[in-house]
Amino acid sequence: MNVRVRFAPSPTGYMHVGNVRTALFNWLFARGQGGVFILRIEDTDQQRHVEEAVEVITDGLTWIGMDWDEGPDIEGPYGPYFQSERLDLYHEHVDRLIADGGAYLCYCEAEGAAPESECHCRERHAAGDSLSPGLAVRLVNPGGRSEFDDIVGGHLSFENEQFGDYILVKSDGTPTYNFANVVDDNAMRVTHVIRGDDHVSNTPRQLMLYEKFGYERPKFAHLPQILGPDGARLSKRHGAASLTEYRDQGFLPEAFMNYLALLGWSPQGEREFMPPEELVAQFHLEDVRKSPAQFHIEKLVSLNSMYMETLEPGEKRRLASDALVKAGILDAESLGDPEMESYLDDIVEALGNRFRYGAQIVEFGAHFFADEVTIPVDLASYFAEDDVRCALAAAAESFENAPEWTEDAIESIVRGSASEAGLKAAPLIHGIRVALSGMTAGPSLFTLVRLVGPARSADRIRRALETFPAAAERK
RNA sequence: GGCCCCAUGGUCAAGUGGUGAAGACACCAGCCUUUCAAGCUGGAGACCCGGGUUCAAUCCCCGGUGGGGUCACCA
Repeated sequence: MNVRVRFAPSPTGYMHVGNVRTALFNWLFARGQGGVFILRIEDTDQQRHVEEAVEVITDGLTWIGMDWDEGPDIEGPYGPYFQSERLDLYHEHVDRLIADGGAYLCYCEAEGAAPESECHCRERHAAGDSLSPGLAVRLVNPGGRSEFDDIVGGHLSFENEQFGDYILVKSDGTPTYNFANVVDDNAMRVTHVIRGDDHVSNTPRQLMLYEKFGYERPKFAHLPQILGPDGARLSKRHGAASLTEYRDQGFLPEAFMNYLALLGWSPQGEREFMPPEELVAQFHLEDVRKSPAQFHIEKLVSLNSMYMETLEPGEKRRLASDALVKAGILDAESLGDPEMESYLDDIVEALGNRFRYGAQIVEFGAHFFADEVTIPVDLASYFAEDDVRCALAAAAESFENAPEWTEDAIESIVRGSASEAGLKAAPLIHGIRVALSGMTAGPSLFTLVRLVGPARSADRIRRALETFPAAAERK
């Protein structure tokens, strides 16, 4: 039997990381099995589907590298792929159920019955009833138990009665999730339902429907939740629960996919750096853990830096410039400039593996694009000693008058200035670094000076000297 | 509260009725270096608790505790 799975988000205009992971496991499974991956938009509730919200989903999937075989933009044999366009199918199904006595009309809402009061509409069921405008439809709960073997969760069993005669079709004529889901999964020949484990208790509800329709039930795999760093279910309140935030931060899609795959699933071997093809090859639903996992960005960052090392210089530059533009540090127009491009290449090269994801260029490299830097006051001590100040001033002057501007030349200026002042090179080097970048860490000092340039370097050194007067001059 | 699920270092996560209980990220220390990062070397750190079953339980069973999910005319 050919594997067919679906990712069925509702168009909220927001790609939750947990949903992305659900999509990923569906995709990995489908690709690994040579199956079909369907994208279905569950927009029964929103009166009309907002095109933009669908784009958020398709853009997100595409960015991370997932493709689908059937979906809103790719017609397949079982479309349409918007639930809002499948109303006839649902109505046809519900009428069949009503006719069979498997469902009945509910007049509560229409007659303004108190919401808390029990529904007795089941007793009003009459032969010949059919779906009618303004009336909701409820399932006749068959009682008994619903059981199934979840690929991840193992054997699960529920008392049907606890779900009552739940609503199948709302009084506005739209189907509820549990109903539409069963109809569509069956109609679309879905073989495996892979979804978040917040749906486990929906499964018995749906199973009752499969029974009533006499449909073959798909296999189920319920994925454990993704938790935030505090152990609570990952949500917007954690700040970074949306896919777009990671894209905006300049993370690489392969790294993000890799990290997400490792959340709740682990490969057989010890290798964790796994590009998409390898994930597809190794992924097995059976290896998915039952327990929820916390999303910690550190490991994502670490994986991302591994992927960064596989990038071409130009790609890294692109990542850097995107982040700089986003941060308002660079004008988009200046990007085409070949001089700027090579400057960016130089900076990225200098930063090396310190540059672990796009947005870090702003953190570590903003000073390369600034007119002046602000030095944190707690670094004032770098400018406290008289001999250092003296060497700093000398170096500044030599920078301006340097006949050539190579790292070797810079190095000899720096070392020369230090020894003339009777200093070791280190304190001078540290002072210059702080003056130029406002930081104590970074690339080789000589590279730093070279990139900042003679005039700016001299200027920043003098400014630092002014900002932080010598210890003796302070009262 | 009812129902369902989960429980190995800070996090991810292997694993077994008898183990020195993997590995990764993070962390600490040393080396290296002009700083940081990287690299190398070393280090600290875990089987939720209580009962059983067993010659032996992290692993099996029961209970508890803790966490999560779900109880809509939302999905």
